[in-house]
Amino acid sequence: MTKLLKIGELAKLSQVSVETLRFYETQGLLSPKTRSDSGYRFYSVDDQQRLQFILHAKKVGFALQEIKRLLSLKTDSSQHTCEEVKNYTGVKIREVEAKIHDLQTMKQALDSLHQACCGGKESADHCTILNSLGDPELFSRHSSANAH
Amino acid sequence: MTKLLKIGELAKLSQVSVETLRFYETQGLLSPKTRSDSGYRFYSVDDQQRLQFILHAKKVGFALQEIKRLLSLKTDSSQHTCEEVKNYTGVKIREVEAKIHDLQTMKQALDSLHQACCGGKESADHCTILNSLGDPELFSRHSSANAH
DNA sequence: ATAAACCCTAAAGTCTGCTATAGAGTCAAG
DNA sequence: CTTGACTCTATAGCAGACTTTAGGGTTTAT
Repeated sequence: MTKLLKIGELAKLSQVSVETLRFYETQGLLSPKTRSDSGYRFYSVDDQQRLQFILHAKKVGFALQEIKRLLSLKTDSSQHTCEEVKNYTGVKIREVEAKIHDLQTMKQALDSLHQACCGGKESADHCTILNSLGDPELFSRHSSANAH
Repeated sequence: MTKLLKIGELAKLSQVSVETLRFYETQGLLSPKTRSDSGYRFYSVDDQQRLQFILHAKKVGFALQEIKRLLSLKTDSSQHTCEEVKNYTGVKIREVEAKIHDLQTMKQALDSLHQACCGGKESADHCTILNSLGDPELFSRHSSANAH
């Protein structure tokens, strides 16, 4: 019997537009727990958490359809065999690991840039490590095919 | 005097289409080092590395315009003040850290799913940890506004 | 009891990031 | 010296992820 949220309330809390929420519903990503007699959407705390997952996954580069599939592992578990789940999660784990690796590399480049930079008003070409972003060694390995 | 690559060669090596490379040029992301008299594009090893950076950044959810800006720190260093660079990199570092955090959380959820799952032919609702993806604790903190 | 604020659907429009098409020039191999 | 693979520009088209518009109900605060 916890509080249910109207679409505008959820939107505000989650920093998305109400239109986006309605759009996600058409895409089968997030449906409100219930509707009022007049058709108003009411979202539960679970719905809110599901939305957080969607937003975080999106932020790190997953497409909505991918996210839908990730979520379906939870939602429709009886529809999948263990074998399927094992294979799919295995693939996704490697994908996530590659993304983490790329981000760590990028962070290093940004860190060295940030530290080398005096932060003053003068032109940034005195920051000799600006080239850190272009270091040949940085991203040279594991140029895996893009899963798209 | 190292080898220069024609567009088709770079495309094949980098696993993108030639059209994508021409498109990136129109967007100011990647221009070939030189052109032949007849207009053929010729890409250097530096260009190739720049492309790798673009592709990796894209994979982890940066928009092309963001990537352009990241690259401009390197390319047009004399156009930026140290102050600017310091501020911008500071922001981006925090953004990257948040992405890494999200991915690590996601990896944990996928890992527990993967391990709990027997991998057999039976229905996956026997994998009781399927709920790991929906753990309330997972993404509940740091619901930062999306930088868009 | 009425106006402001909020919600609904349906459909069209927008922006990003490509992808495809058309028409033509270039280049390497036989 | 021609044929087939490759390249060029310019333009149109497309998929994904929203956003806006139009027209109309619902709630709630005064």
